[in-house]
Amino acid sequence: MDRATPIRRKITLVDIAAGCGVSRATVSLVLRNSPLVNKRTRARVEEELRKQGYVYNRAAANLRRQTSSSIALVLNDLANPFFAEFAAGVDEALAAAGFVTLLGCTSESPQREQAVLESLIEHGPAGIILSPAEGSSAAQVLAAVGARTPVLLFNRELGGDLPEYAHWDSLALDNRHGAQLATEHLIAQGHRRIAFFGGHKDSSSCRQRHAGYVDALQAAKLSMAPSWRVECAPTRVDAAAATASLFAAEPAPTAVVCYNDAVAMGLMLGLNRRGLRPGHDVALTGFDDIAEAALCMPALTTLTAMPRARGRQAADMLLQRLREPGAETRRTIASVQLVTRASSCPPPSI
Amino acid sequence: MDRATPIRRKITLVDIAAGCGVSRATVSLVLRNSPLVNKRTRARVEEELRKQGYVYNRAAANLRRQTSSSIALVLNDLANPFFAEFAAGVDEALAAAGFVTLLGCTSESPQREQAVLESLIEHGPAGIILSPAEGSSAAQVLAAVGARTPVLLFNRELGGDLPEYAHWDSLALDNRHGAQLATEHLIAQGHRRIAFFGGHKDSSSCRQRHAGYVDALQAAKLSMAPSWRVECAPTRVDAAAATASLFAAEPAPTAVVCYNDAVAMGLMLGLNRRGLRPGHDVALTGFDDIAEAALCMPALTTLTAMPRARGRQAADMLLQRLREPGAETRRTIASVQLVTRASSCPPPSI
DNA sequence: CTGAAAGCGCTTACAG
DNA sequence: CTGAAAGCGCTTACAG
Repeated sequence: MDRATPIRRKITLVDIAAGCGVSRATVSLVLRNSPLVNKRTRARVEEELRKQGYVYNRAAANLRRQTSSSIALVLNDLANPFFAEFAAGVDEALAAAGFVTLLGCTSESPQREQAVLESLIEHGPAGIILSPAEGSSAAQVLAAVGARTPVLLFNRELGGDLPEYAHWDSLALDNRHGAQLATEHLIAQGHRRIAFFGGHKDSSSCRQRHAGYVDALQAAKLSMAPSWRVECAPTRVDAAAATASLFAAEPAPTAVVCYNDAVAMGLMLGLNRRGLRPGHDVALTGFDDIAEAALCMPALTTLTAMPRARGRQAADMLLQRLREPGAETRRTIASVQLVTRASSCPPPSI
Repeated sequence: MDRATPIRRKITLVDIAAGCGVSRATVSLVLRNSPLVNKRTRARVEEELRKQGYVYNRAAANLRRQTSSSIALVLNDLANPFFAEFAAGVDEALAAAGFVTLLGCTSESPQREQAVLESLIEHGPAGIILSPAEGSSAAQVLAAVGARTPVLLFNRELGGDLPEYAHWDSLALDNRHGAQLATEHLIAQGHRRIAFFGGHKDSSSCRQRHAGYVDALQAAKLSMAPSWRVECAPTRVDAAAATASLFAAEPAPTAVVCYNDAVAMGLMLGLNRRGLRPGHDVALTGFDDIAEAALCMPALTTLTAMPRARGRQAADMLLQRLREPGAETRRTIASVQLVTRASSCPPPSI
């Protein structure tokens, strides 16, 4: 290319300094808004910066200052609306604090997680927000990121124990209390035969939600039938397919506490196929309050985790940790709230 | 803290070199897998790297080599499932190519977009994938990112013209042809009174989809009534509220081409409220094929844009541009495909 | 208030 | 095959 284009070589401090006859140091002071610089000198330098279209090289500054202006965010899957909202909240809070978000996705694979963490850590993030892949272990994550970079664990626990020196904060949902609220609500509607549907027993959040369900039933002295506990993957498709198991034995439940909203929507589909009207013949509740929950037919009673707010909260916790590296480990449990909608009707009066 | 913790000062090349009695240069050659290094020296160095828990400082390497290993991804809103999927595809392809994704969200605001771009560009990304905020202009974006960093525009056009020297590639959906396919499908089902519902005329994608709808009607020599073009924000809530306008004048449409899936689902809600059964009394189609499209009742006939594949494609286009900075500008239009489901029934035989 | 000099952690010709 | 030296773009004591 021989014709002039504005794609010149990169403008640096040296160019600006030369352009207005001061030293690099002075330009640097202007950039960092130091009060030491003479007002008129500052004005001259600022004019030159604009004129030459200078772009600050933050990586160079970070190298010299031994600082970092990025935070890594490692999630399983952005296609899950819950995590997409969470990521939006994280990015929002980080941007407000002057940090940039480095994204990494693991697709629920501990091996990918390992690789993603190893790659991200080389970019020197000030901290890491990690929602662990299922089956990922503390030892593995620690090997990938070392003990120098603060980690905030979101939503899940890591397998195995962390060594004492690595005090990683965590933010989780109050799964147990949430499921208890949903179950109590169904009981208050008059239901006595209540099932727990979906999820896998080896998932910690599923165990916690099931425990909350049991809490509520026991407090109300209600009993459970074995056929009222059906496991399935937390997806609509699997839940729809597993619906039959709920009605395999007598007596059938009149209400169902679902592991999450996706499962609840799959169950609605499964009920429709059996000629049962959800929110009419069978009451049900979800968990997460994804966007569809308010819009499906019938609208789904569920628990709001407010993922965007959780994202902001996670970012704030990590930023706080950066400010006080020595502070005690925090394990925050975010409360969830019941949203009552049409799907949790009173029992059919048969 | 007086007790020893593994949070020592950072290990650098100097530590490794000292640890095994070679120079920094040799360690660097080992790290970069140079064939110049003696096999036994390499083994010794690698052992030392492992022993000391060395972490490569890619920022320092990038500074020295004048390279970059990051790409910025700037979107309106990660809470939109279409963009969340797109982002997942971008990250997947970038990670495979050894790049890390810098995330930025603009919330549809040109001012935020400006600020986000200015912040991201300081981190020196090798390129930028930008889905412009509505109303953002070429001049504005160019001012923020300069002409040195390649930009790939996704999904929308920028207002105003780009100067010649900035040849930015673009990837967009074939909105016009997609809407034409949907309309032709409804015509083939026997519909003759077909409305176009939702979106705003100042959105380029809406104009394109409307044009495709008109193409199909004109080719079939069908006429349009003014009340069959209703504008509303591309959200469920607004679409539900705007439903009445479609039936304000006689004759009412028997089928509706919706701007997108969200609008189509809002219309379903609005129809239900009026006692009209969607996919029975009124046929309708969407656009995007979001996850709910297959699962709502009735399932929605729509156009798949395959956002994850589009994300991979966008990333690949940008990576290609990095390889050939001088290549001609590419304006790729990704085709979309019709997915036929229950919502696009034949007309009521009244 | 401004400038000369050293250094952040790496890479890369260039000698040897 | 290995090492000494310069330099990427910035910042920061330290003189003056």
